[in-house]
Amino acid sequence: MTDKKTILHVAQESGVSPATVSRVMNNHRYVKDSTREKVLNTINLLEYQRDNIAYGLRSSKTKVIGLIVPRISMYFHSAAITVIQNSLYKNGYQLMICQSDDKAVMEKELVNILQSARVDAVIAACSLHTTDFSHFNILMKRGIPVIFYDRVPMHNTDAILIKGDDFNGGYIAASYLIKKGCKKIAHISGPIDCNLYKERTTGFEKAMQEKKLPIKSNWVFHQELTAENARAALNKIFSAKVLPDGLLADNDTTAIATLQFAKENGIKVPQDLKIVGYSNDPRSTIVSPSITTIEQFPDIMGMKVVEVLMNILSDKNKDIQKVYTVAVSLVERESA
Amino acid sequence: MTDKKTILHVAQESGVSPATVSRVMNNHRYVKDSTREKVLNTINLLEYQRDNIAYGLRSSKTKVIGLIVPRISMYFHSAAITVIQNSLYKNGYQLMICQSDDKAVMEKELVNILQSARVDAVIAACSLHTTDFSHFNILMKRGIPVIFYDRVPMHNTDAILIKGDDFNGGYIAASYLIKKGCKKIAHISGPIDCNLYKERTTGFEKAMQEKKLPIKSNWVFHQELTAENARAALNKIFSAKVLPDGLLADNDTTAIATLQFAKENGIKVPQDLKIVGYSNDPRSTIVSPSITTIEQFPDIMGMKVVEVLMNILSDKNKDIQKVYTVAVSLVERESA
DNA sequence: TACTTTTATGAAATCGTTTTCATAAAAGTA
DNA sequence: TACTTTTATGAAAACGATTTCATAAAAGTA
Repeated sequence: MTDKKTILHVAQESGVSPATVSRVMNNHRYVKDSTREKVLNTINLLEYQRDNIAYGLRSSKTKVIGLIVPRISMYFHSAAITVIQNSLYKNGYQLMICQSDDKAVMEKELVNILQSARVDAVIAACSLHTTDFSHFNILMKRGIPVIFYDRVPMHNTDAILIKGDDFNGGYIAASYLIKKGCKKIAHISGPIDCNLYKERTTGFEKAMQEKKLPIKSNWVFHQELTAENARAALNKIFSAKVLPDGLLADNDTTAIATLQFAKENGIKVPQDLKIVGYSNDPRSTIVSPSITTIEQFPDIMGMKVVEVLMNILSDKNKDIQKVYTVAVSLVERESA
Repeated sequence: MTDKKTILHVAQESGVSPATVSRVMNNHRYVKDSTREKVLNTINLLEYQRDNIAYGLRSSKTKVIGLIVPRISMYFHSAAITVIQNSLYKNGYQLMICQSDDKAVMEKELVNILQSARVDAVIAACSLHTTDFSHFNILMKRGIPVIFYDRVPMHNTDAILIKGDDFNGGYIAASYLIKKGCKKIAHISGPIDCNLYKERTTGFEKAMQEKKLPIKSNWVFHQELTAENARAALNKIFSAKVLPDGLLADNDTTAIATLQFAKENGIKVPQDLKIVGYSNDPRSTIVSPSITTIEQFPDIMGMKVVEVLMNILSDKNKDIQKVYTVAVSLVERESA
């Protein structure tokens, strides 16, 4: 069992003090070139690696960022996480990924854990039913920056928000359906106390109103966007006399469930029913007909998150914009 | 900005020494009940939380486990990770998730990072083209346990291996195709230097030989299992005069790509061509026809990983089994 | 030359815990 | 009672880095 090399070993081996080794490690300017080289050599020789725990304790910078997401298996998040992770890595940071499983209680717990792990900052996409965000305030009171993305708090927060343009997403999705000739459009959306669905709904309504189309309240659903919930909603919608000719699904799981439902019930897509989904989940391309959906550019959002975060941590720009919006766009496929 | 509470504050507030507070935190047995209660009270009162960095430095246990996977977006891994994370959490551990992006170089780098972060152990599913595993030896030399799962080293390693029963997976998949009447079966597999594909191939061959069916070498492919590669292979296979009536795809991405190819080329599935995939990716249920595939039980594997790991870390059982195999099973659907 | 400023280094304090050692009180035991 | 053992606590030394302070050498400047 090889023993661990410390700064002391390096110091001894190169005949300098630990302080000097530390200076070399942090490329402090007051180190003679010859000394630096000598130390660097022994560092290589001994394969010395800084102990990040000791570093963290002393410098109170762990170079670790905490990330809280509902579930890493959601396409949007796994895509965003990958970009965030790579981009942080380039800046010398590690990521500690945590899943809230869409539970507010768990989310609260994770905040404590990350605090206790002394992360330098926290990036979070909120759980679906989080309406009280005070646990995040604890972090900010401790001086730990918090950046929300995608699912963000709707009210009174000092944190940075990086959001998709959900209003526009709802708007262009509905507009597209209308353009394609739909007059009776249903909308299966998520809980209205979540910013995403609130805004998509507003966008949807705007488009409908612009074209003077009626919004039937029993064609609008606000519920967790699972396949089961989608089926339940569709059963209600299609058991009535008058049927919709278009449907906006606020995620692709719902859109796919709708497709399945249509197939089972002999509803032709897109002839009888046009469907637009949301997220551009890879699954939306493999079903038949493939699903027209809204691309959210998780990679752009991820990049933005890190860009803003690095800005905050660099301590330079103290006057940082609070809210950023990432554009969305419609991906035309066969379902509409 | 609220200031951080330390063990010293708690000690002062409850009129004991820091040592005693530490004893309470670690429920050491030599603490008077009355003292314990007093301290516990102030801990609650001050909302004291142990600083895990300081804890880690002193105790050289960070309670953090490092995890290396090719990509968190792969269904099998995201499912396994979730189970591992939850299960570790119940045992008081955190997870540091890293993605190698299937690159050996990156994997090596991650090992260093995790070492420097002083993780208590490393769980790894290897990158596709890793054949040299010496970077993991460094960890083991330092006394950091390493557990491989799913993609594991094939030769000389002292690490614990937790594998799916890939031989049997290949065997039952091929046997099923044969049972369904296939006589000319193609096999699109992954790189043969990866244990998964090596074993699935052996299983496939065993089933074929048992039934005295010929294995055509130009119907067997060993390549990275992407949709593009699948198309290329299929083009070759189906440009010949004699066509296969069955195809074993070593992941569901390939199976789905095959389905698409069949649709485009007027090949009827399952009438003309029967397909069996591998992984039971959720995508395999939403395509039409849905895909018959091999379930790998990522949750069972994840549980096993943690169970074995906790065993190692508890230091009790030193005589630990080296290799564990998790059973697989065939999920019958429409494609075969 | 005789100052001041800059460069270069080491000793020692520090970060917030845990743990060893010492010691005293309490509890057993003969 | 007079020991030994167990229980309970605090002081101080770790853990492995960074950083402040002091100081000496080198370089500028008048």
